[in-house]
Amino acid sequence: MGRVKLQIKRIENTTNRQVTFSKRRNGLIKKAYELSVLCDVDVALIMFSPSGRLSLFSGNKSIEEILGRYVNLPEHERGRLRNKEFPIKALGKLRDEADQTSQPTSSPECINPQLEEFQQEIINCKSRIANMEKRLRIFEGDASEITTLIQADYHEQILEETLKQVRLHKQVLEEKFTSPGPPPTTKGKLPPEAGDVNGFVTTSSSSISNHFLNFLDSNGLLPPGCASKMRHQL
Amino acid sequence: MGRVKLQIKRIENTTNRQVTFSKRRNGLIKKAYELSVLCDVDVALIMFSPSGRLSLFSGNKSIEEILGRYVNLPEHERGRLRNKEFPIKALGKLRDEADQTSQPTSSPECINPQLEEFQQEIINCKSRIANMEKRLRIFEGDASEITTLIQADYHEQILEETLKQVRLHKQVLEEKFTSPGPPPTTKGKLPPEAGDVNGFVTTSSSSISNHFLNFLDSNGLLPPGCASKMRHQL
DNA sequence: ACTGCTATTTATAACTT
DNA sequence: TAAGTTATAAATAGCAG
Repeated sequence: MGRVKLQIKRIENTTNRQVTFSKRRNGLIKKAYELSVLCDVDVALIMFSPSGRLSLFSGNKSIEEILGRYVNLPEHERGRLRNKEFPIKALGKLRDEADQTSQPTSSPECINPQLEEFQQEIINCKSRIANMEKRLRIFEGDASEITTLIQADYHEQILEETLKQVRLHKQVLEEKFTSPGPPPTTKGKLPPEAGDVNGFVTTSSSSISNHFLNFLDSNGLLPPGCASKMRHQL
Repeated sequence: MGRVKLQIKRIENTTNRQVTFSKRRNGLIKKAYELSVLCDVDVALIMFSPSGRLSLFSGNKSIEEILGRYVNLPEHERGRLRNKEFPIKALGKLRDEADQTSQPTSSPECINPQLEEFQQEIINCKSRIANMEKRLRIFEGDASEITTLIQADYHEQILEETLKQVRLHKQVLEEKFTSPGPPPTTKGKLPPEAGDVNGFVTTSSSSISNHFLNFLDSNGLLPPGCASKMRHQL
């Protein structure tokens, strides 16, 4: 999709390679983001440029969470990747560019991994629900939930933060609608906030508490049971 | 890029979501592959479908290699792009825990009825989650959801209202707790029920995370030394 | 190197079988 | 319901400033 059809092989010209990397990297992250939202999937994307620079993306969950989930998989699950075959298949299908980079790894099947998958899924759902309930209480919950000054203070800060965000966004919208000559046809243009492909969207600071708690918890920085206790208290 | 322009939001229709996932997943992997070849970069891509199924891609290097490289990065490098620190320990720890907990699956497969049960439960959870997400968006929204001035205005009003409530409540609490002495106008309050009067005191930081950290610490909810470690990291 | 701009190629949503 | 087709939206290669 450019002026010419591009062979899928290493771009030798350094400058060109750099530019292409920059463009395609953004494209890839955008796609990953869209997939994660559209299909409600967790996506983690890690890239190392030749110069060693790191780029990464993750959807609503943190990279760490997803990696953790990955390393937690039983060995056989992890090995049974149906996609490693993709490059081979794609190549064979697309054109005859010999490239023997991947090693076919696939084992037949397990019969009841689905059960475990479902269980895992349910656990995920439950935790997600608990999490959301907590966040909702902050907003919808009546004040009787707030019994300490610290809590009150905390909620106040979150609300202020969120309000700030909304006002900022509102301002952007205002400018957008009142701008004199809006060029009606800007083809590949995203709405401004989507330009944040780079910033990986996610977390507005409104749920910092939650994220921070999860961060602590997921990194083993909290004593056992602490996280749930805290969630309850919040 | 289809017959119509698609909003980037969760596809509610299950069949559709599944189909889209399948297509876009392939597209994403293909893009990742192309990027890795064209620009000679290491790419690791991990996806968990809602049903818990794993998809992944990596270029010429194995996923493990790339993940290893990632977790071995110095913290400041890793955090640069947006992500929080991920102690290397955590990965290993997660793995160990999983091995311990995911063993007892002794029952053979007579799973069909149970499977359906699980599916039903998942469906229930999902719908509940969708509902809560909707409510939550009103508050935390995800600026990309707010596309009109009217919406923004609405959200602003709700937040203002809630904030007012919280401040009122906070005032009440303040009066309640400062009654035995001269009332300071702003900060400087006691942690009420949690007990540790002596833990809190300072702060001065406006960062919510820091605030929350203090909250945890002052309530004795962090392991010894954790708080200072975390403060350093923030 | 850092935009922005087309001309093209690709990806894909809805349709079809 | 899954696989294939088509019309359309998106991504992007090569340029230009």
